[in-house]
Amino acid sequence: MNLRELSAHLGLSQTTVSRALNGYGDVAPATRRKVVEAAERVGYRPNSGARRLATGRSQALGIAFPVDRNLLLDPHFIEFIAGVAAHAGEQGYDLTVSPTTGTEGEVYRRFARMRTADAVILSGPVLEDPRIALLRGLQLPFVVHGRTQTPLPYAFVDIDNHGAFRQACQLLLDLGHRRIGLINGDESQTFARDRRAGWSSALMAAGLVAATDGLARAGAMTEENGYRFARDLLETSPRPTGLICSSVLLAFGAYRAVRDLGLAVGRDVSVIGHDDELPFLRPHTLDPPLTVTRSPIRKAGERVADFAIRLATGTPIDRLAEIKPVDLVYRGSTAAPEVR
Amino acid sequence: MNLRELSAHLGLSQTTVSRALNGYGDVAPATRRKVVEAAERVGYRPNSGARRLATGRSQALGIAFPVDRNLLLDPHFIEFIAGVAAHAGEQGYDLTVSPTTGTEGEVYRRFARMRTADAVILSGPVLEDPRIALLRGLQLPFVVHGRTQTPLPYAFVDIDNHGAFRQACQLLLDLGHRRIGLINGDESQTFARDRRAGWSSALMAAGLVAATDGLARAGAMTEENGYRFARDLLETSPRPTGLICSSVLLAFGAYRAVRDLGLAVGRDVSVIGHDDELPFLRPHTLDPPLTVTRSPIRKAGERVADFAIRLATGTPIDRLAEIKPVDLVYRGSTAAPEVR
DNA sequence: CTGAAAGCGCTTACAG
DNA sequence: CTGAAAGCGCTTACAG
Repeated sequence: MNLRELSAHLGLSQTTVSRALNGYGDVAPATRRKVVEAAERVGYRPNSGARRLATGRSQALGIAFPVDRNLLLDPHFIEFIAGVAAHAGEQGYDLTVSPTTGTEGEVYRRFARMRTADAVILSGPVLEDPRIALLRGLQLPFVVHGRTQTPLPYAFVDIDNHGAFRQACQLLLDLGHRRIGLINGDESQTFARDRRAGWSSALMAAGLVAATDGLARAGAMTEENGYRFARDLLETSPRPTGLICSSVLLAFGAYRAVRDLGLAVGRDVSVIGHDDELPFLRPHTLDPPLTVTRSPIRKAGERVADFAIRLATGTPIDRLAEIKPVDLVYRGSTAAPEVR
Repeated sequence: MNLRELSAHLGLSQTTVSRALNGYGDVAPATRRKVVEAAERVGYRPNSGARRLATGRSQALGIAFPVDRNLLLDPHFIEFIAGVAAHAGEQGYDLTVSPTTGTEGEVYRRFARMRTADAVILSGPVLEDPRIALLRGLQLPFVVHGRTQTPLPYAFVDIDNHGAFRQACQLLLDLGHRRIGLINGDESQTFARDRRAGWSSALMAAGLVAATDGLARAGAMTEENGYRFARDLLETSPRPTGLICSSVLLAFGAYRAVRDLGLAVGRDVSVIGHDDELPFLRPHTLDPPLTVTRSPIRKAGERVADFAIRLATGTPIDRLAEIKPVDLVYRGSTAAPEVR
């Protein structure tokens, strides 16, 4: 059933039916009711291609999906996408994921030229991110999940990575720890840089200027790396008594390393992780339960979708910037260090 | 730049340019070359909405993305999607993910009515899956990742779950194990049923008819459940000496349970897991390295996309059925049981 | 081998 | 408050 048939069926013009369905003002209430009800009954859906052609808008959000780099192909990314999809769906938007191998430029160009997305979502920003300039050049509205150092204005949703890791480090300092290692994500990405800066700023403020030397490791946030990095750090001398990890997966590996060295988490080594609230890896199920900085990445996805839709419908960029605070949840993996 | 402008620029009709670009036969080679080259140079992309409207096809594959149920929102799903997206991209198809809360019927109806996907991908099939009949009714081509018991014909890509788990169980039997537990995924899903059937058929064939009683656990494939189920099984008496897990994540939890009970994987308890080749959780990095049945879920995604595109372009359903064999990779987590 | 023209199903000025 | 009509940018019989 298309618009012409529906209109004929109702004895109205396509114009009126279209306006009634799209919520325009200039329609008699009774007419509107009749139209909406009939559309509902026969299950009418506008042909997306036709609407797209007529309006120039696709009612879809776009996201580049890196299929070769492992960078984003991790559980954090899907949880983020789930949030995007959930909010987009509520607003009647689809999500078009375009696979990319290598450069994302091609994908964005396609989105722009084919008008296949009204706004795109940019994930995993690095410090100097060329995608910002590219997207601006293409006139394609976009929202960044995270931030970059690029001076150009752009819409973004981020969490307070710096504050969170400063606070986590401060907690360990307050407990009496003095050697505190950092097990970070890939530091070409901004979030990881911010976290490192937060960690080191707490140490500096405590007068432990040299305490950052050699006590940080960074790489993909896998269990394997968590193990490797933790093991590496714990074998330095004097041994760190605290470890701060950029993900629960890394913390997971760190736990394993601590155990393998015959030590105990909580007693010998305090561990804090950053919890994105991935549904299949819950920090409170670890033994001992993991102290975390916490911010649901899924909520971030929802917010990014919200921003993207607003951007596509005319909200100015400068109103679309948000830095969410991060909770610190204290559990059994942190304690005062043993006096030696 | 649109088709009209490009044609004018070339001094040709839209008809000829369109045909040249779409690879039709009736175009002089020289003309085609000129057209293709010009399109390339100016970066011409057909407007997707217009093409969609004119052809009735969207050049997109659809997939329902469950945003509330955790069922599919796990790392296996993203790895699968990555495969789908990769292959679709190569073929010039987009992937439209439509978020669903609750029933997927609504999403499929939308795909069908809006013509927003040429074929859809059905994930996580259960034994009696109403989605099969629904999609057939909507005349929307679809490919199932896995199988159902529904007697209706449908295109699918599956792995030999039954054979894999029979073989895994047989390996443990051959090593001398007699009490072999199963830690399975959610048994409302077909893959989990098939795996259980494979496991029990090996036991039955070995004359151990009663050996399946009480030795199976099933649920979401999380580390947490792996721990819980393994712990539960290992506390039965006599203690099982072998455990077969439906995912590396479950095996991960099982390792933790074994350790917590003061036992050692390999020596006291042999463990086998099913490896979907998730990039962030590699079975050979466990200690001891995990023996696995292995089949990359990403490849399955690529194959499903391949089938979906073929289906959308006219290949008959009955040619689109595939059951991939599964490798068994022997590592240190399996050994003969200690004589007691 | 090439082109003029109809048509896909919407939206939206414009007229009444 | 409603409708006739143009137009969005393609594809594709059809004619030549």
